[in-house]
Amino acid sequence: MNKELSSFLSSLLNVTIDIETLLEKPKHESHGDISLPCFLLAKELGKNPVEVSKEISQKITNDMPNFLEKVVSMGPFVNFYLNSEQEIAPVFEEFNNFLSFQVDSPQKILIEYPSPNTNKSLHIGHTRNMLLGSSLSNILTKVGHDVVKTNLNNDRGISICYAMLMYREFFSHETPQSLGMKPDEFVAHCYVEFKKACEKYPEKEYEKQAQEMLVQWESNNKEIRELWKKLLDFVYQGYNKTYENYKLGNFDKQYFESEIFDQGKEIVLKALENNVEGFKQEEDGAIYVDLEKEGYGKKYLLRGDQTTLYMTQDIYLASVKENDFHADKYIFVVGQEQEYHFKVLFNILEKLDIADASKNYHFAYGYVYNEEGKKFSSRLGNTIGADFIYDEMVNKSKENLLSKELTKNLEEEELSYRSNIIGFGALSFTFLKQNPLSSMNFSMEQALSFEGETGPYCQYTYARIQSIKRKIHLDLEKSVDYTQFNEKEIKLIKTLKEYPQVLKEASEKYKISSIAHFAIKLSQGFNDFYQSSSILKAQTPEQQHARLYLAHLLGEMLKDCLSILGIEVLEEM
RNA sequence: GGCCCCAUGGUCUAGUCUGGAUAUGAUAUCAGCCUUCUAAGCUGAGGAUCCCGGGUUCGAAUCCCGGUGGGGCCGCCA
Repeated sequence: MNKELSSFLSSLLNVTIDIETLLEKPKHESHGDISLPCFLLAKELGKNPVEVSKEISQKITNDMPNFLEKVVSMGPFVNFYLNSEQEIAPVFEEFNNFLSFQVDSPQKILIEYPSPNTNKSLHIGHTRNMLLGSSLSNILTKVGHDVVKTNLNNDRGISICYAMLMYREFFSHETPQSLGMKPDEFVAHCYVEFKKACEKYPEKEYEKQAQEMLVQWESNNKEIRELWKKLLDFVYQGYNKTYENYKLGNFDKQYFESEIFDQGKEIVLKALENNVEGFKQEEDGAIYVDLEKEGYGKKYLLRGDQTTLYMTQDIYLASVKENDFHADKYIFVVGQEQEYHFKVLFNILEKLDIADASKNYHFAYGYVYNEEGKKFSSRLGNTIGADFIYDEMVNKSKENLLSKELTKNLEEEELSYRSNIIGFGALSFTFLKQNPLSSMNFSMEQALSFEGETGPYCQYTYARIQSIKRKIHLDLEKSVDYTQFNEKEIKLIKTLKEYPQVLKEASEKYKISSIAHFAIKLSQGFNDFYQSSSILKAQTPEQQHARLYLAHLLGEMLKDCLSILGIEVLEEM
């Protein structure tokens, strides 16, 4: 449309400036569909912009092309109002085109999350991680990419030994059931006990014992390995329940630190041998890569005794993933505190020719603080578990349903079905509507409020639409009389047209929040429409059909939008 | 010391990349709207030095420079 208008304007005005680059979409609805700021034109013409604007609108009004409805000069701007029938008809006639956006060249994109440390239960930080990771993978899939989901389990090291030691000392006769805990919480409980036990029984030298255990683990001591396996079984059992709640679906592949932690040595040695830029060796045999030039300092990759470090593992894992999937892009969903680590990693991977730096992307997100803006501390036990938040949200939804006339007598099964969907919708929306990089202060009370810009608000909007559809039959084959729409409705239909652009930007910039904000925009638009334009009591059958059709399309778009956020809709709520 | 991120009504937030008109919404507060398609809704009111100071520009929340406040990272730990 900009093209049509700009070529029309170019033929009208005698200027050298490319008119198309000047045209913009006004921020205010009341300023029309397209506007032309006249400052640069005025400069070229040597006139006052306000006058230029007046002249242009006068000229066009005298000879209006049929794609325009009206032209208004407002100060130094010319505002164009497009012929609204031409604008809205495509939404009804080719709705599917507005329900999707497909990229020109689909890529294989690997996305890795939530990558937990297996000595702890998943906490509120993982909540943010899982919700972001899932919706990121949804939006990329939606626009046509081939998305591969992987998860790295950090399942070895001194931490898990702490838990193993405590289990052997104090809890070997207990089970998660006997203590009434989720299996992963049981292991986390053992882990937390370690610090207390060290203080209480210093004579036992637990720290030393744990170190010995780690050595035994590394030398494949059968008994220790079995203990380790036993605890990890508990952990994964619990994690799977959490993943299920958070609707993570299946991973295409799970990696385990225990299987790769001592690998990667060859890659480093070979790089040194081949004189890869920056790879150097200390006198004691330690190998590092010198990134002084890049501003990252020295990064050690092998200790003097030739054992590997965290970075070495990640280099190795990158090569394994490249080998397994040959992806075009590797996305790591990890907190922003690891930014330095990833910058260095990507740099090294490029040096080693494993992957161009441009193929790797650290999708970083900010820290989740408590209500007062303080850090949650898992050691002090005042952290919020991912399961706990989920349960709270679901319970709150249940309470809400039971407090409402319409739903207070629901069967238990239906009640829990609905409260799961509503609670998880509220939870997802709370996290996804905001900029992932800003740190957030999580307030349970605020999250439990289901009014305003929330998931339940969007779900409620969808349910309202379905309720109307149950009362009046919609014939999708019957054409719509576009003259039935009033100004407000036309505005709403134009909102629907924005969806492909929203999808495009969200997928290119990995900007999940814009999807959430669009869902809000759709919902607000509908609720306003709902209040002012009754469908059931429309004046004529034509008007009723037009309105119902619009409501239907909006509902479908809203459902699609929410599905990207991992939020399901309900027919009734 | 070096580097990174964040800063918009009391609180939360859109817009910043790609400069444009009256800064987007929400929440809380106050005032209205349910025998009317589900009130988890709608309407109205008040509430903002867009962190500060320079600069660029016809025009800056947006771009550049310098500060301030908050958070984070910089290990032969993971």
